[in-house]
Amino acid sequence: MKIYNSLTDKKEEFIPLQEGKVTMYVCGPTVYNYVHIGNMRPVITFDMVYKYFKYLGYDVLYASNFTDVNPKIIKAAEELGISEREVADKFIKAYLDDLQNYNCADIDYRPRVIDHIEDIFNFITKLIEKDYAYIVDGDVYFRVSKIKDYGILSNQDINDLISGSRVDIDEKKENPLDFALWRKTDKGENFDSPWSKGIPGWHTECVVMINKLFGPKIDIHAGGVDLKFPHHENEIAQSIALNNNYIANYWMHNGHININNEKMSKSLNNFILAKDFIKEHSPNIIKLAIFTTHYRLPINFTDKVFEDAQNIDNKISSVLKNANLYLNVHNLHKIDKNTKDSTFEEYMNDDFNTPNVITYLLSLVKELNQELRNNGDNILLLTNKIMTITSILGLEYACPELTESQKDTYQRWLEARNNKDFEKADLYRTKLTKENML
RNA sequence: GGGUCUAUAGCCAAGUGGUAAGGCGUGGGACUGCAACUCCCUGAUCGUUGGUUCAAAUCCGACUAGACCCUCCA
Repeated sequence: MKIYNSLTDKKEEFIPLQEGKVTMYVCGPTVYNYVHIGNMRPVITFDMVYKYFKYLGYDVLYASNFTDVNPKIIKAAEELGISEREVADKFIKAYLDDLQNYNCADIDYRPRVIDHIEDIFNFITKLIEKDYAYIVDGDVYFRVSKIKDYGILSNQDINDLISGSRVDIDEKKENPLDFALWRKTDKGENFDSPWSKGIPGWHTECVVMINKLFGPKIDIHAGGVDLKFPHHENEIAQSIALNNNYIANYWMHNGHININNEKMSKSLNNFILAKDFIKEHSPNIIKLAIFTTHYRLPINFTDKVFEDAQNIDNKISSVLKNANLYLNVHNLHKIDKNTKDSTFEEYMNDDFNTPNVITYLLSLVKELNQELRNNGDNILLLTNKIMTITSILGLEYACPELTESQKDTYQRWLEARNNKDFEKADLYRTKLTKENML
C-alpha cells in the first residue's frame, strides 16, 4: 500500500514501525467555537484511513487531541463571561456531538492539553537542559538555529523564511523563527511553571501527547495543509531535538474546502458549521462530496456538488433497499461488512484514491441493479461488497433483516400488482415506503 | 521575495509513456398500472508553446491563469 508522504513529497510504500500495527495522530480542534465543515474534512478523511487499516487487518491506534489551553480560549472565556474550562467543555461537547452525528466518533484517544501540563513542563525542561530552548523574561523559546533540518517538511530554507516573514521582529527572540514553548502571562487561566505563570505554546502539546501515548515515534501524523508550517515543522524540530527523529514516518495533509470558489472565512461570512450542515443534508452527502475528490486536493463546494453527491447517495440507497428486499424474501440475508474486494483495495492502496473507489462503487451498484433485474446469483456478494466499501467510507446505509409481517406486506404488494388490484397495491407500497423498505 | 499545488468535455472528476474511467446534465430509446427506481445508447485529444521519444494529457523547458503556505487557521 502506498501513501503520499508530505515529508518526502513522494508516494511511498507503507511500512509500519511494528508489523501489523499502525499508530496515527491527527491534530484536533482548538475548542473555542463550533467547528465548520472545513474542520470536518480531516475528520472524515482520516476516519476513512483508520477504518481501511482495520479492514486490512491492522491493529490501529488513532489519537486526536483537543487544544483546550490556548489564548483563543482565554479570549472566548472573556467574551462569554465564563471560565476557560467552561468554554472548553462546552465546545468539546459540541464537537463530540458533531462527530457522533457524522459517525466519526470512534477513535482510541482524545488527549487534552489540560491533562498534560506537567508533561509539558518536563518536556520543556529537557529542551532547556539540552540547550534547544532558552528563557527570556519568563518566556521559553525554541532555538530553531540548532536544527539543521528545519524546513524539511515545508520545503523551506531557513533564510528564505526569515527574509520573507512579515512578522513582528520580537526583540526577545534570538531568531525570528524561534517559537514559544512557554509564554508568560497572568491573563485568564494560567499555570505555575518553573519559569513563570503562563501558558504553553501551541506547538509543544502534540509532541508531548504523542510521546506519552505512543512513545518517541508514530507511523502517521496528519492534519490540514495549513498546519504544515509552522505547526508540524515545529513539532518535527522538537522531536529532532529530543528524540532525534521526525516524530512520524508518514505525514499526510488534506487540502482545504472552499465555498463557491472562496476560502471560508469569518469576514466573508461564508462558513458552514458542521452542526448546521446536517440540518439540510445527511452526513453521507458531505462524505460523498469529499471523497469524489482526492484528499490532497482542494475542494470547491457548490450546490451542484451537493446535488451530485445526493444523486449518488440515492442510487446506492435505492439499490440496497431493493437488494435487501430480495435477500430477505429469498432467505439469503447474510450481510457481511467485511467482504474483501481486490479492486477496491487496489484503489485504496494507491494513496487512498477515493474518487476511483466511488467510481468503482457505482459500477457495483449498476451490476447489482442488473443482477436484481435478472435474479442473478451475485446479489448477496455484490450487496456485501457495497456494504463493506460504504462502511469504510463512513457512509451509512441499512440492510436490516425484515420482520415476517414486513415480508408478508411485500409479498402482498407483489400479488396485488399481479392481480391489477392497484388500490391495494398502493396501500402496501405506501406502507413499505413508510417503513423505509422501498 | 521564497515554497507548494492546480489547469482534462456544459459542470464535478480519474487517468502520470502506448491512441481519454466515472458521475451530473443534455438528447434518444427500453422497462412500467401510475410514480419512483433501473437499464441501454449519446460528448472532449487533455491551458498555450517548444523539446525528448517509434509513441505524451502523462517526461523536460518556457509561458499564461488560478489557489494555497511563509501570520491564528482543518
